[in-house]
Amino acid sequence: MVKQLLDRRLPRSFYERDSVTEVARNLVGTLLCTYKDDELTVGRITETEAYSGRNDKACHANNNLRTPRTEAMYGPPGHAYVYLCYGIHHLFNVVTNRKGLADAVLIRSIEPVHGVRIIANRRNVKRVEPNTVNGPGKLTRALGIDLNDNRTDLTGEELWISEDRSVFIGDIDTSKRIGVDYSGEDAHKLWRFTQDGNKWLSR
DNA sequence: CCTACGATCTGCT
DNA sequence: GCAGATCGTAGGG
Repeated sequence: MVKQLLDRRLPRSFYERDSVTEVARNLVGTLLCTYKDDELTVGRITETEAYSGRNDKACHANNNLRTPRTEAMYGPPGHAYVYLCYGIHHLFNVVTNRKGLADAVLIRSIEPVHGVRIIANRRNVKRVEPNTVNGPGKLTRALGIDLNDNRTDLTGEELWISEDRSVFIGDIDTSKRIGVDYSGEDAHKLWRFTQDGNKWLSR
C-alpha cells in the first residue's frame, strides 16, 4: 500500500508550473498522504485555495514580505509551508512555481480513504464524518501534520501527494476564498477549487 | 520590549 | 449565532 502510493508521488514538475491556480485546480482529487510512526493515513483532496506571492493581499508573502515565517513560501516548489493559525491550528500548504516567487496552495478539505481508525483517534472521535476533516485545521490534525512538517520535501517518504485519476477536471467548481475578507478586492478572486457534489467540503 | 491579530474550530446559548 | 481559545508573527517604540 505504502509502496504503491510512493510510486505514484507527484513529481517536482507538477508543482513547478507558473500558474498557481492551475496547480490548485489539479490538486483536487489527488491523495494527500502521511506515513509517520509506522502509521499511514491518506485523504483525497476535495478543496484547495491558491495564494500568490505577487499581487495578492490575501497571501502572507504579499508585497514581497519576507520573514522567518514566510521563508518556506520563498523556497523551492514541492515543499510544505505549514503555519500556526489563531495559536491553535496548523494549516498546510504546498509551495508552487519557481523558488523566490512565494506561490502556494492551501489544502482546505479531504475525504478519508485510508487509516480511518488512526484519523478517528487523532481527532478524538468514534466515527469519522465530514465534520471530522472538512477544514484546513481539522485535516492537518487528522493526518498528523504540524509545524515539524514545515519545509518538508513533498517528494519524500513521510508527507507527500499521490496521483489518482478519480476526479474529472470538468467536475471542479471555482468560488471565492474563505476567510480573506481583510484583503480588499483580492477577496473576490475565484481561487477556491472544490470537487462538485462532494460532501467532504468545508462549506 | 510591547501590542494586536489571524488563510479557524469548538462549545455553549 | 457567537464568544473564547491560544500563541507565533509582524510591526511599531
